[in-house]
Amino acid sequence: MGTTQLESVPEPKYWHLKTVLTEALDSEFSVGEILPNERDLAARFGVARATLRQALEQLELEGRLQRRRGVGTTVAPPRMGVSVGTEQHVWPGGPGDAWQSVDCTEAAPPAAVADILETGRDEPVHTVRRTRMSHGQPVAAELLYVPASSVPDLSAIDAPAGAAHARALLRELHRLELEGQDSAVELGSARADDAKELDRLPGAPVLVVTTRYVAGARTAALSVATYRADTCRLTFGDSGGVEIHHPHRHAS
Amino acid sequence: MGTTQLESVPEPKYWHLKTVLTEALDSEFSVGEILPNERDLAARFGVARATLRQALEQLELEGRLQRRRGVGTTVAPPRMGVSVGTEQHVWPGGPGDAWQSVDCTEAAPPAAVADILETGRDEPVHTVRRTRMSHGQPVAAELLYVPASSVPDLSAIDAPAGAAHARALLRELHRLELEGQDSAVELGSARADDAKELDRLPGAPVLVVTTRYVAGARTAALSVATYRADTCRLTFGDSGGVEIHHPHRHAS
DNA sequence: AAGTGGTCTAGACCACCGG
DNA sequence: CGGTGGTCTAGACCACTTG
Repeated sequence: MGTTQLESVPEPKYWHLKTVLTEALDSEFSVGEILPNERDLAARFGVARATLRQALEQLELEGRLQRRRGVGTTVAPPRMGVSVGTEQHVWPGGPGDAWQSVDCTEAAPPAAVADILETGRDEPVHTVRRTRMSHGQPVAAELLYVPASSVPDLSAIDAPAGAAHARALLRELHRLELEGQDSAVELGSARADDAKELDRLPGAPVLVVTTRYVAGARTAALSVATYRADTCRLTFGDSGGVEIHHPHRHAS
Repeated sequence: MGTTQLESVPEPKYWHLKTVLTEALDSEFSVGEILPNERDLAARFGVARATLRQALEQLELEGRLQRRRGVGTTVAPPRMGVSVGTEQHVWPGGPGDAWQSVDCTEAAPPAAVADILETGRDEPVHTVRRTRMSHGQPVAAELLYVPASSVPDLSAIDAPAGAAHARALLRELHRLELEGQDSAVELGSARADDAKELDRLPGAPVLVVTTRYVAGARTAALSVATYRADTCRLTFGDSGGVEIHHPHRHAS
């Protein structure tokens, strides 16, 4: 027989469900609209709630849905592009950057960070906590590690912590000549403290951007920034990135 | 008040489980070692298998574990850094790039791609499929869209498809002067065809890198590359990225 | 054939948010 | 308070790999 053995592999239910929902989102829903609750949806599709949730989880991972406990599931707007790498290298806290210093402490960093900074594993370094907002939402939380040797003239006599001290530290840092920087992006899950800043649950998927600032042939500072993976598209390069968007209707 | 009311919130079991397993991975397991199967582990920790799986899923997302159906769960090696953006812009297929052309077709691209290329939505464009290997493993699958107007002198008389045609197409592309490029990174889930190339299940988490190549003040080509999020750390900038690694023992 | 991870079910209770 | 999503259970069967 001319039997083309097409479906020897049955498609998982949650995968098919995801396809159906994606098409529905593109054609029948507007951004911000609230979906039926999970129990109703599961019943409507004739599957268990856990199976439906598997589909919803993937759609949330892809930035198509937003779910909030006690509220409901809504259609997410297209991801916003956030610039994380420009052609010209600049120090953090330079003019026009999108970050806001929260506070500053001095403590021993994680071992992996200490190794990169070439400080001793128990040697305390300045640790600046910053937050990045975009379109009124928090999009990233950052820990910026600056070894004391990078800011030798910093006067630690006044408050050695707090937002004001953080700004003073960054001013000191700018006195060095920045010779280069490089970044890496990888997938991670939000630690409890970052999750709180990002208004997400712990474990939420994040894009971790690690940036090394080079001055005097040394790593003068190291930034570890965690971006919300559901709402952000990280852009590198000249012109603010590529606009990829799904077809979607506009809220009335 | 600054009262952080954390004591009233019980930690979810899977979250605690993840913490315990992470510490065990750091101290008691070597890269490549096989963990006990899920049923045994669940019994050992006194939880349901679904709960244990929730913890394992997060650890796999973070690149700490690798799970393969029919085989088992193994301790993953540290993520490999793959370079996706250098200071000097270069055309795809240039000297020393890590990609391997698979084949080439001519078809109408997705609507979002057509919009960026400023071609008609039903206008066919050259579509090159490429694969990227690193350390003997497939790390990325790419679709490179090249409108016919970018390669006007391409002779289509011989086979209009296949790897040989793909190489001819890239040679033509290199005749244009590349004026700039920019990229964006976002989280996605692998489509069925990409998953197959990447040796993963459909829906696996991937980092989608969209790169626009600009020549003659137009988008002369558009690349959409999906990288395995579990095994890859994408590096941008001068020097191949930052080496962040977990403490871990070496296989004997 | 045996053992693995992947999918699915039908429940239950909990934490959170809004009115 | 009622309704939402988040967590958890104790099973079952399936798809896949290996010996």
